Amino acid sequence: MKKNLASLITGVIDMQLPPRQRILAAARLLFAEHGIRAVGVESIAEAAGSNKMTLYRHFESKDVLVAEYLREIAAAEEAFWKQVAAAHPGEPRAQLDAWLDVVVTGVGNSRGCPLSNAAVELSEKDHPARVVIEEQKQACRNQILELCRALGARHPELLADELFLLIEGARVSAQSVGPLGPGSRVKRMADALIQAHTAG
Amino acid sequence: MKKNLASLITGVIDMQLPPRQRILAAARLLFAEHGIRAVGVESIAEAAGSNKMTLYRHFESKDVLVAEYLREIAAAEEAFWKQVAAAHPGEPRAQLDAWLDVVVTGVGNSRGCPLSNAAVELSEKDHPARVVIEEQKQACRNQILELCRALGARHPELLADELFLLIEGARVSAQSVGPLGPGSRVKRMADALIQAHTAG
DNA sequence: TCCTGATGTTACTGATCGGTAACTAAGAAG
DNA sequence: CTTCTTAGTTACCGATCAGTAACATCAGGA
Repeated sequence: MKKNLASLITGVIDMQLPPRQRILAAARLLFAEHGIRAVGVESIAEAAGSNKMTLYRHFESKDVLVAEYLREIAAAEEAFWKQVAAAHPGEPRAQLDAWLDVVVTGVGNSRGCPLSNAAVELSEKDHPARVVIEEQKQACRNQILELCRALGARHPELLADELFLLIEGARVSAQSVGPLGPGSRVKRMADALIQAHTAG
Repeated sequence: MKKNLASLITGVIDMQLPPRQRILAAARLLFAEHGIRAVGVESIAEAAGSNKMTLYRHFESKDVLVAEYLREIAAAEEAFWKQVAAAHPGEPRAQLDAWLDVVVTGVGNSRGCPLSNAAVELSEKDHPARVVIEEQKQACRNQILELCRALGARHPELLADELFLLIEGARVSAQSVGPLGPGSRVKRMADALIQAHTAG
């Protein structure tokens, strides 16, 4: 069963890439779909068209592979914000909307935020992934806060936290009440929150 | 190491209780602290001052033990709402506040919502716990919605979803950004949301 | 051509997992 | 005292896990 899933995924991965990148790509797909603790290193190596030995030549343990996997996601997020800022310079509302659009789209078909999920799965307080998670979440909140300030919100910290928690809640609750639940109305709620903080 | 944790917890459990209840109590403590997948049935039995055989005489598998554990939590939630309704009859705002108080207090020292965490940890779509999780989350949202209606909110569904997602976000983000993050300002945010939906 | 380094392959370790069999201890009921 | 039920004990099963050793392959560079 796991072999089937792994080989199905293998087709999605570019075999011309060096093994380290293939392994990270496989980890991304498998961790996102099944969770971190549910996926063994062997499945990852196999899905990457590689093997356990090569995996351990590039990552000293599963834990640091997990941390690296999350670091890649955090980097992608950061890149996304930069791209959005470049696409809508000086337009904080448009930047926020672009972010909300992406998140709302993701809520429907994904299994929530990989960072938040990892924080739930990895209860060990000294896991190397925890620092990555905390940094990314802080960075995300700061990004939103900055946009809320640029927006001229009356209480930018409060609005930023409201938006941040709204999104965090939408992504986690998609897994418990389904993507058709409250998460599907996030955009309208966010609009209302921003409106309440900036109107008149 | 696990033995130490288990025996420390053993002291908290009333050994006069029948084994089934002791096992559920131990499961509650261990699952909440370390997560479901991180805790083996043997640790649970041991922490309950019992053993694996007795555990399997009362629960046909770990999965149904998990489901039962979550069902207990859902029942406690339901009981809480009833108690709150009895304490503040005809006062929806007071009932909401009582709920918010309890949740906010819990955000500080807990590892988030056990139901939501379970939904993250148990990626199998047919896990017996999933139906329990969905039902409880639906019930919670309906409860909030009912109170928002009684409150005379202009858009009760929207306000209910905002509050629901706010709480879900606060509980999950406490594990990634710490309890001092946005979660600590939930009460103020909720006040603002309710105000925006009921003022003038 | 030879050498070197990165890969792939196979097989293994030791630990832990969920789950079970067989037996014993204890208490309540008749 | 006997009987029946429940609980505890020990030992085990097969599977899977993270991680490693030893060896084969194959590229590219000198």
